[in-house]
Amino acid sequence: MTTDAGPPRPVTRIQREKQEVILEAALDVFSQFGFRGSTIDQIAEAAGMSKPNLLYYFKSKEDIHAPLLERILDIWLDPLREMNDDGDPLAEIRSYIRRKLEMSRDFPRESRLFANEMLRGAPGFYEILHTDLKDLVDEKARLIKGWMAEGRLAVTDPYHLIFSIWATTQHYADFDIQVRAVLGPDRGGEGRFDDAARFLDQLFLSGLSPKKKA
Amino acid sequence: MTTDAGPPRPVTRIQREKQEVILEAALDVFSQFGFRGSTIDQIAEAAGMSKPNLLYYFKSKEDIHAPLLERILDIWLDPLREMNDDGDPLAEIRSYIRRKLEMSRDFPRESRLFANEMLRGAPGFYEILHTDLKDLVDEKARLIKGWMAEGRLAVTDPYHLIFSIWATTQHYADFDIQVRAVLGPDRGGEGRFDDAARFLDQLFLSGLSPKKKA
DNA sequence: GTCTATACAGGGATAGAC
DNA sequence: GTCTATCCCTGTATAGAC
Repeated sequence: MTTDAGPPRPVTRIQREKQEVILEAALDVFSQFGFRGSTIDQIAEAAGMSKPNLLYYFKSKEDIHAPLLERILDIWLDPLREMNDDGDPLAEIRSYIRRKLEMSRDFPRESRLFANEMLRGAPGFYEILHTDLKDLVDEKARLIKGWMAEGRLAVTDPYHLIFSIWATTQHYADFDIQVRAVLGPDRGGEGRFDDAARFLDQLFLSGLSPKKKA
Repeated sequence: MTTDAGPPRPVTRIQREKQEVILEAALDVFSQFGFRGSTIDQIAEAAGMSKPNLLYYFKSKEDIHAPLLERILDIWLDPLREMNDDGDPLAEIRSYIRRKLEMSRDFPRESRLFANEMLRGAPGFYEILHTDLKDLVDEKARLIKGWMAEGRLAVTDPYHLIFSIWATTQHYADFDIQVRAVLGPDRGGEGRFDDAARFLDQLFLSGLSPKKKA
């Protein structure tokens, strides 16, 4: 335990736990109202502590928001990273869709926080999108293009394919309120994710099955 | 011209024009930061007038926001209303996708304002979603189901089909910054909408073409 | 570590001069 | 109609007692 002469970062276990409580509460608030629309009071109340107490652990609003964003992009891209050349292309795509849909089901607040950032133009975040994200998507687009060249996948635009997978899966988190309003109480329950999974399987797999050359 | 003894609403032409300037500026701001994250100062500056002057035309922030939202839902659902039994089912679906994609291209701020409302749970808007929107979607879902029953369309879930069309088309407005960051300057220009149109045609039309019964 | 108190800027809205 | 000035509440952040 070397706590002496270290950087000003707190490191004790209890501090980490408090920080987690705050980040958890902040995720609730930021994901609904975005950075500017959220207040420290809201977060403090959601975290069950006073505002000055919260500011003892994070010295500014920005300092709470930034680590959430960082963490999220990482979690978010994990399913895409896992797509590789191991198995059948259609199975890989299907598996990717499944994982993304599960993330919308299990981490809707993360999805909405990310969406909020995109809506305001991702200030101070664009560089990461333009480098890390772009590199990853470029890599996977090449992989998909390879599959298409080999005749194992219908030929189409791999970038827009990836966009459409993002869009359709994240829709169930970001527009959850609309989805449930339209489906109603009967079909809008937890089963909506199973219905979505079935639909997306059909849409993408029949759309991507390689065409027989007559 | 009966302007006497009317309700307190201003009605002169110049007033309407000023109101339009304000609404236009407010759309810019609200679509980026959402209702709570936007300030009247921002809107006033974007509209090129002072804050008190703006508040002479709209007596509160909410009074600027509400008509924007109303107007948008109407515009937004117009393409869906136009889908009918006149032509070929696949052509109708294709036409709907086109129109929605054009709206993302031509009215991205409207799309983002709507998305911002969804993200915060659509307070005071849920009723409309649950009634007007649901009714319209129910109606169109029945239409689509009819086509499927007649064997003119592959059998699938019409609700999730509509969701997926919304999601994929609106993505190009709501996540525009991400789309352009990933595509880069070469493919991220205006041509991205044409590429998207081609891709979505292929995805949905091959996914929805009726299966021959062997 | 947590609290009360508070400084100070930002933001919604109004008063009243012009 | 438009402005300056202002009110008052909210919100970020800090000081300092406990």
